[in-house]
Amino acid sequence: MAAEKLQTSNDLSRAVEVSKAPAISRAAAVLRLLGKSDTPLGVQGIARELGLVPSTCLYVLRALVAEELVAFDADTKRYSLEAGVLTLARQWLRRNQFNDLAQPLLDRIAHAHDVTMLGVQIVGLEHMVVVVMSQSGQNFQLSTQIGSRFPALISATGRCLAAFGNYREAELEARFAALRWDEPPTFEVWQEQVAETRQRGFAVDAGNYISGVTVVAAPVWKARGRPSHALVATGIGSALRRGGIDELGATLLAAARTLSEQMGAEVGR
Amino acid sequence: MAAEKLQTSNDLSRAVEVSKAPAISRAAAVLRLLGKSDTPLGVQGIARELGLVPSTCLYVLRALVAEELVAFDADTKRYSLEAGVLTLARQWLRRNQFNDLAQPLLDRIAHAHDVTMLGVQIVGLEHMVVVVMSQSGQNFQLSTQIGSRFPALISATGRCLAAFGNYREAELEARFAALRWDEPPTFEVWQEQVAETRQRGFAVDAGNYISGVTVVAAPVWKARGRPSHALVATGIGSALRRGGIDELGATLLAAARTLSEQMGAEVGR
DNA sequence: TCAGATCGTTGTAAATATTGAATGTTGTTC
DNA sequence: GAACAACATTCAATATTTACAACGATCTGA
Repeated sequence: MAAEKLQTSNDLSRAVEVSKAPAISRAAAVLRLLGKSDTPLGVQGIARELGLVPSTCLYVLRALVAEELVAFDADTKRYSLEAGVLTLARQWLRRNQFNDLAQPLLDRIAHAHDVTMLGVQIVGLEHMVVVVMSQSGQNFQLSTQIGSRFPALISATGRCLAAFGNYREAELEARFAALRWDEPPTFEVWQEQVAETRQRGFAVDAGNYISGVTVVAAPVWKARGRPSHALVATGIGSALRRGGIDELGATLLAAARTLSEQMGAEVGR
Repeated sequence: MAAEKLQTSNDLSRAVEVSKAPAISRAAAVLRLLGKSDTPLGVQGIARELGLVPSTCLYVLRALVAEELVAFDADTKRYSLEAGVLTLARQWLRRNQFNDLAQPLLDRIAHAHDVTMLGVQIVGLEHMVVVVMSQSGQNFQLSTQIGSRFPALISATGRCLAAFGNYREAELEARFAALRWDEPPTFEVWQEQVAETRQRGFAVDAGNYISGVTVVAAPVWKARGRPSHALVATGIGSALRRGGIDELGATLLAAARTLSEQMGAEVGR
């Protein structure tokens, strides 16, 4: 916890140092902190957590309140996220073709294979964000939701990115070292799996990321270069037999190729 | 269009002038502009639209890109919203008790009366934001979605806020004058309807806001004072007979009271 | 293909936002 | 109930960011 605080604090001060608009980095950090917190926070608490000067923190908060991105309870003097963030999210969703195209495909696969399907977007070469989801009725709910963020190289999706992202091995290894798994593979084993992914076109994570949960993923391209999205299937390991995984992977791969074509067509590939 | 630009520009410059963190106001304006736009925008276009200096605009955009709130297409040099806004929205949704409590009620009413149900949050005394929604299967989709923003005094919800918000008449009249309706009522007629709303506990908008669409709304309180939310039913006018509206209103009112109690309990009213 | 123009981007005075201490306020403990 | 402590908030000095003009890159139209 203390380590994470330090981490956050370091990231923020680095961002503030480099940027020519540090107030924005601070504002974003405040928004994320308020999002993470389970309860509304006071000025001092926020300032302490982020390593900010209280007065600066106050001005940041006031600006965010004025923009309706942060709610202020005048009685308790506490701050929390405001519904304005919903409006932005809706606007993003409104004209994101990946969502519209992926949703029916995910629904179909989720139903046919009784798995939870996710569509993720690879953002900033650091993270991926879940942007579409489809649950099969029977499955109990896995703990991901739209908007969830994951490190870019984790689980099956990570193997896809490693396989098709054209990263240098040194960079991959550095980022790999920072990942948290339930049952971490060694870097060598992971590299083999990445190579296999490159060959087969889809990736499998058999309980590494979360014990007992099998994850299958196939990459989607919006344009040439690095994959921009991925289709992900997650299911309880015991429910996915060995043969079923290959079939599921083939299905994912076909859907991912369809999507890549549909999205690439728009940019005139 | 030009008028709106001027409006936006004026709002922004006012916000920048007053605030001690103008970069944040600019950032929020950029995010909203990118959200409104149907296509990605360039630096100059954004700067021109918001009345910013291009170089400042560039720094703002770079900071937002670093925070993963804005996406940058290196080929076209265009900016658009990024999936990071989804993450914030999810965090807001995660611990918003109104959503969890309202969803089943809305589902039930939508199904029973064949209407589209909305839960809205009143934010900043200026706007309301749709935060929950439930569509009855048969209804064709009305053009509201989660995250949509409306002026606080519009339609049936507006009559609720006017009835129970304790505003001074002068302020109501000023804000009323700024509203856009399909078939605007006169201020006097509207005041009568507000008085009736105060008496009955729920409000009706019979085609004023959108021609042919009837809207019924009942206020929800999180604490004493102004209502914090509202339950809203919308349906094609012809499908809602006169008697049905009263019954629907009574149902809404009962649900709103239940919700108010459940939400008020938490704050120890 | 070339010219023109628009656009994105970089350096440098001046305006100003950030800082740290001081003030008033609220909640808590004895 | 009083003193304390933590808190939110304000204020003046200064390090920083903002704005303007110039640069190089890119696109458009002939």
